[in-house]
Amino acid sequence: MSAAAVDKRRVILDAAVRVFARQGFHTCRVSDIADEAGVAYGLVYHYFPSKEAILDTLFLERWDVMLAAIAEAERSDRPPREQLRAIASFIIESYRHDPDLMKVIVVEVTRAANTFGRTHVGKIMQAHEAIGRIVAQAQRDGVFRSDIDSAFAAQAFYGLIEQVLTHWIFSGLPVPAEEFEHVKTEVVEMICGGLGG
Amino acid sequence: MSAAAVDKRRVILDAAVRVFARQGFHTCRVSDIADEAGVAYGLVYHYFPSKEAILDTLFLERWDVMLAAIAEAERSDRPPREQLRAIASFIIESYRHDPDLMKVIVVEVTRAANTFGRTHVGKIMQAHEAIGRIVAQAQRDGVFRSDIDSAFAAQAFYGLIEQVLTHWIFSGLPVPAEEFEHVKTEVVEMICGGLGG
Amino acid sequence: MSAAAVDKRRVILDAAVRVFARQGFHTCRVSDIADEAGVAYGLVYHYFPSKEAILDTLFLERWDVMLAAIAEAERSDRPPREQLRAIASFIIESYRHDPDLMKVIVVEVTRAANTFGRTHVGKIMQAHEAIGRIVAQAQRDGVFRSDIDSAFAAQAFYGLIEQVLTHWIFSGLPVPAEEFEHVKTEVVEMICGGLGG
Amino acid sequence: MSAAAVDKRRVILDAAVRVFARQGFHTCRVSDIADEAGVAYGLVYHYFPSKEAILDTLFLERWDVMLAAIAEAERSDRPPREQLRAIASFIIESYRHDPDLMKVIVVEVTRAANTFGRTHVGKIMQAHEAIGRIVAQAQRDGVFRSDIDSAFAAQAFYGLIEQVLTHWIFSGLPVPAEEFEHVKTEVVEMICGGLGG
DNA sequence: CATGAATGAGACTTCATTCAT
DNA sequence: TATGAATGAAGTCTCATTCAT
Repeated sequence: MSAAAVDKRRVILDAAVRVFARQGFHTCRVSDIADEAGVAYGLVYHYFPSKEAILDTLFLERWDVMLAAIAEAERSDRPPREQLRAIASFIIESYRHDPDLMKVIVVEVTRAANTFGRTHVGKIMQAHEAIGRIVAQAQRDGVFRSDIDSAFAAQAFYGLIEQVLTHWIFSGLPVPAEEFEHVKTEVVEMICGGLGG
Repeated sequence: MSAAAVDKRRVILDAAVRVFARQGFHTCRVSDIADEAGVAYGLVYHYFPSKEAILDTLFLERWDVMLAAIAEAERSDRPPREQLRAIASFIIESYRHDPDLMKVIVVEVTRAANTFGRTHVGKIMQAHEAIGRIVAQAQRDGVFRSDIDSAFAAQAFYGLIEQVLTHWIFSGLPVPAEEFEHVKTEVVEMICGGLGG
Repeated sequence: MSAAAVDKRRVILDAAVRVFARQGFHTCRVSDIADEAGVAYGLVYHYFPSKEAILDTLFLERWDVMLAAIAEAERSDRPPREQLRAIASFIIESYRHDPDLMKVIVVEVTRAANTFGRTHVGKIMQAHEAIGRIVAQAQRDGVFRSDIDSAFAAQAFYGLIEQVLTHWIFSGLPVPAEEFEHVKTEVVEMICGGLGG
Repeated sequence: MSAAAVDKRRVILDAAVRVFARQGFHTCRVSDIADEAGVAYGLVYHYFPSKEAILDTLFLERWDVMLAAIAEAERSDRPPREQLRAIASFIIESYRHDPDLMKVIVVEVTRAANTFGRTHVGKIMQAHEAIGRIVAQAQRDGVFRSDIDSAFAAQAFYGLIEQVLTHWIFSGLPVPAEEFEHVKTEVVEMICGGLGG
């Protein structure tokens, strides 16, 4: 109970992130998580009712933080371009800080339309909707063009970022530090400025 | 052996599409595919060495058609905006024609970084690269702005389309006919024109 | 498919009888049944959805035969004393013919008020009720005394037989052939004649 | 250590009665008992070496009281019919006073030929034997007929009472007060007088 | 080609018991 | 005494794959 005592629940969650990222949710075993965490098999079930609940917990913990970040960007009265940049920046920093966790969230949840994506579709949509509201407001303010549906624009924005993360995930390589900053700029430039032509 | 005889291999593949789309690759059983196809359990193994091979076949069949379509767009000497529209149109028409198949490809392969995505990463990248070459050529021709990396632009383009498909997939509803056409236009408009701001 | 082919489902059921009788339902493992039957583990689940379903099947198979025998006794127009003797005889012969099966039915089902007894209470009651009807009819006919509740008399009759079986089961020894016949007589004598006093 | 202090061991035993009665010995968990008792998980193991030991304790506590009651009936010089009635009365009153405890003893021990019944078969038989001695003595005194084996008569007597309890247990309903008295009479009437016919 | 019974490794989950505090 | 986290063996069930017919 001392402050120094390790929080085994946290240890298990962190181990699960590494294992899910490395092997994937469906391909790993609960014993892999226990081994990675350095705890006994049964302790995983002392803290979580099932393997699925571990992934749910990881997703919800992080996604709620992201929803808060998006909400904060939405509330701020900065120009819409900077609001979008703040969101892109938050997601990309999340990846920089813990690529395994973001890999798990993207690969095992937000893109898993048959399993966890379906479970958490409401939460996922909340993010899209908030982004869409930022776009819609900018359209009403005459800052963004109005002939593109705001929900569609939100899909473009979020889809681009997720594709970037997917690219990094597939590469399997550490991302150079400067690329993170560069991509933030390019995301906004792409969405707001377009390619021309 | 007669020409009129049903091609059981094809029947199995088509059944697998429906089953994978409905239940997901990891959650369905080989017997589900056999049942859906109306064939005996063991016959699946007469035509395919494993459950994975069925998905591989489905993916490669369709992806090669798509690579050909992209190559054709690349070869044509139409303006880059129209080349991109042709590609977007092809993918969206693919979904319109067989949403289950596209769902399987997107959900179970191109977004499955731990399993089939890894297996087919080379094929997947070929599409991105071809799109990137179209962008790069347009940049050399001065049609597209050059301060955005062509590979990044390709991610934006492909990521947007995949996000649109994902949205349709998650919705679980049939897409209104007019939306298909509308989206083709919006994709190109979004990528080329941007939102402004 | 030939007539000579062993019916593996039957083999598994028969093996389960021996294993349940020897080790008890809760204490045996499905693998024990498979081993006893000489089949692979998974085959048990090819024929039965669960371990419980095996016991259910064994019980229902036998109990339905017994209900038929009781119904036949009830339908006959022999004196009630002989009707009761026919029923006692049938149950005791069932034990003589396959003591393991009767042990399983008595120990794991009809006396298991928290598990299978509850599941099959309806079927079990059908037997008691049929016996009660025989007694009630005899009371209406003035053959049996009427100041004892017919349902209570049925409990006495069935409870006595089950107690005899339980005694044999607990003893763990083979029952001498002559004891079977003797007991049939004593059961009826006890129920109809009483001890006196 | 004060006299007013609750006896936690007793609290655990009483809780175990309720849990065993409700869920059955095999289907309940030790933590269920701890929860029902309102004590910590590990405390159960402070007082009892195992889950089985709890049931053993419950059974032996009560069964020894019953053996004493039977012995007292046996020692008394009342007519055998009244001796039997005293025993029936004791068992039925035991059920009236604590139906959960009697349910546990009957269902989990005296009828569990593969598990606890086997463990306690000696104790169980002592009861049957004592009843048999009462019958045998009555036969020697010429009060009971002698052509029925005394051990068999004991089985009939005890089997009838246990069947009545089983019936009440299966019904799951509270037993009307007058039924207790009525049954005591009917048991003796049935065993001594029989149905006639 | 076609069938579906047969195989058995493997995974999740449960839970009695131990033990550090 | 009292707590409840920690342990890990054991068991049920699943299902991809094989194979005899």
